[in-house]
Amino acid sequence: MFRELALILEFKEVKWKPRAYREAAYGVEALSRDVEDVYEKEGKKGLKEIPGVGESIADHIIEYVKKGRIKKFEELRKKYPKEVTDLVDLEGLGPKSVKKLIKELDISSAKDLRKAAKEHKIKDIKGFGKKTEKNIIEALKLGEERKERMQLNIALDIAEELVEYLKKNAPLQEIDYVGSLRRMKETIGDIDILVISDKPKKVMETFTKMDKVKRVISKGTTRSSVILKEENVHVDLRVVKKSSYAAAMQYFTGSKEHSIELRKRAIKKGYKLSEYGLFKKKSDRKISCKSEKTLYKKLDLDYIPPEMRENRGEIDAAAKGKLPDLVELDDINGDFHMHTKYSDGADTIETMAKAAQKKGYRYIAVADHSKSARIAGGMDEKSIKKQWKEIDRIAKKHKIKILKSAEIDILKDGSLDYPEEILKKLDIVIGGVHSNFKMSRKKMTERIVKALKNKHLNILAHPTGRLIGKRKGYDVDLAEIFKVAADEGKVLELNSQPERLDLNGMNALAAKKKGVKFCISTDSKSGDQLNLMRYGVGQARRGWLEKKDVINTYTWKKLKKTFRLKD
DNA sequence: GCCGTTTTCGGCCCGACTGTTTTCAGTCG
Repeated sequence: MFRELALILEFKEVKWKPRAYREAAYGVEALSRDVEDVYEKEGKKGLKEIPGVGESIADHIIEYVKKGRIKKFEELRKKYPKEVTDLVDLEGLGPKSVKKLIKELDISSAKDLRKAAKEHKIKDIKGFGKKTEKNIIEALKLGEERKERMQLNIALDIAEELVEYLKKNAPLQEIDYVGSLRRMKETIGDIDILVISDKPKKVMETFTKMDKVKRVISKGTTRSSVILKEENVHVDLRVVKKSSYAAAMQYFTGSKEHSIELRKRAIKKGYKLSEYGLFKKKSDRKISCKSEKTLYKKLDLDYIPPEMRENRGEIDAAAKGKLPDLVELDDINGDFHMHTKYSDGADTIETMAKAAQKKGYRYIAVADHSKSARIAGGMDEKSIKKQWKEIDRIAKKHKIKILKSAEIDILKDGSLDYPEEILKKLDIVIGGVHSNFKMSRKKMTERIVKALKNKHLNILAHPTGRLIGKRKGYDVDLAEIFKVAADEGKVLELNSQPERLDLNGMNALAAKKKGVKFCISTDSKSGDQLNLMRYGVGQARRGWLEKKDVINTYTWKKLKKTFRLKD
């Protein structure tokens, strides 16, 4: 609501309010608890401790907690309906232009705007012109076909291909993808690429003339933007000189909020920070920074890994030398969640075991679906016993430890989908919700809590159940789930499937603060998919997780002890 | 509207590109 309020305020004369409301929105969003909870336990004083929240915004929050609405927001909304404020989402249009269009042509929706543009009424407004009119028509068209944010893996594939192409075809010294991709955000809005080159013009020429390009939005010597045919994805390319590399990497990696904090810190220390470098404020002399590491060091900060750069307290932690030592892909020693031909996987147990061994893993757990998951070909009791025999047989042939597991449905009443007799024979019991997603918050929470309290359950799979772009997570009290998981010593999964990434970084951080342990799993449906681990690790890093927080970094010896397993 | 080892008042990140302008406002990231 604050973010929408900020946008509406852009239309008014007040200059700094939009920013204030945005910062408050960010502050509230970054909380690991509900704002209602803050007010109930700590009152207005507690609210004002949220970054960006002061006297007046605290009052708005109180009003919201008590009445479920904010009067100021509703009044302004009447004056500027969503249909109008949404127009700023069009490429090239901002609040100032939209405001003018409302005033001059009485525009109140995208429909009105299209009509006005087609009737050539826009080009005669002062400050607008022929080209602007044409751009508005194109922006409207683009707006219709514009996609939601992309899945991380899709964006990464496109970015890696672009990087390879430019490496081969343009005169450059360095090239990296930056932005939210480098931060491994769950979804990607657009792709940012940074290039070091002495011949920026040629690089830009090559870039904007690629076959993949559908439309060139802008083209300069340091920055160009295009839209690709594939996915209608927006790609920004920046070219800087070698001496600006570190500052440019930092700046273009963002996040915006992180970079702004960093710039503020630079100012306090008598510097000025831009994408071109770190400068002494007085003399304007450039401070040489060869790497991002030195750049952070000049600001008296430890190096902050890209995944953490979201202005969620990492700058403070870096200043105090208290950054976590993040888990790395190389730390992973096994994978607890994979499917085989016994349910909805494409490969055999042996193929999976070999693929895992090739990755250097010490152990895996085979976790096919339980019997209720009929669509996924869940195993009945007979089938799982047959699988155990096969596991025993294959385990003898290979060095890697193969654990008997199953991804067991947490049924509507919170019970598990196998009888005691099966549960107690499994090495690792994974539980997950796969049906009846639309229960009330209270009932869903009770359902999962009951499963967590089941003595046989070890791991809760994909705790929120969301599928990016397809399904929101089920309505559940996550704070309660995290608390129970911590109390019961149960492990929460970070599912690496790009459409799941569940838990995501933010939730993982909230759970970590409660003392929960995690496992990063691929939920693989084939041997190839074991490679999805990088996405799960990315989320774990975004959630500040360390090696010690993640059980599938354990050695076999330690794992054996943790789960009381036999050799 | 928020915030403070430059400030309780006066600041609020900074630079590139475009289009419409004859020097700059608006938008974007």
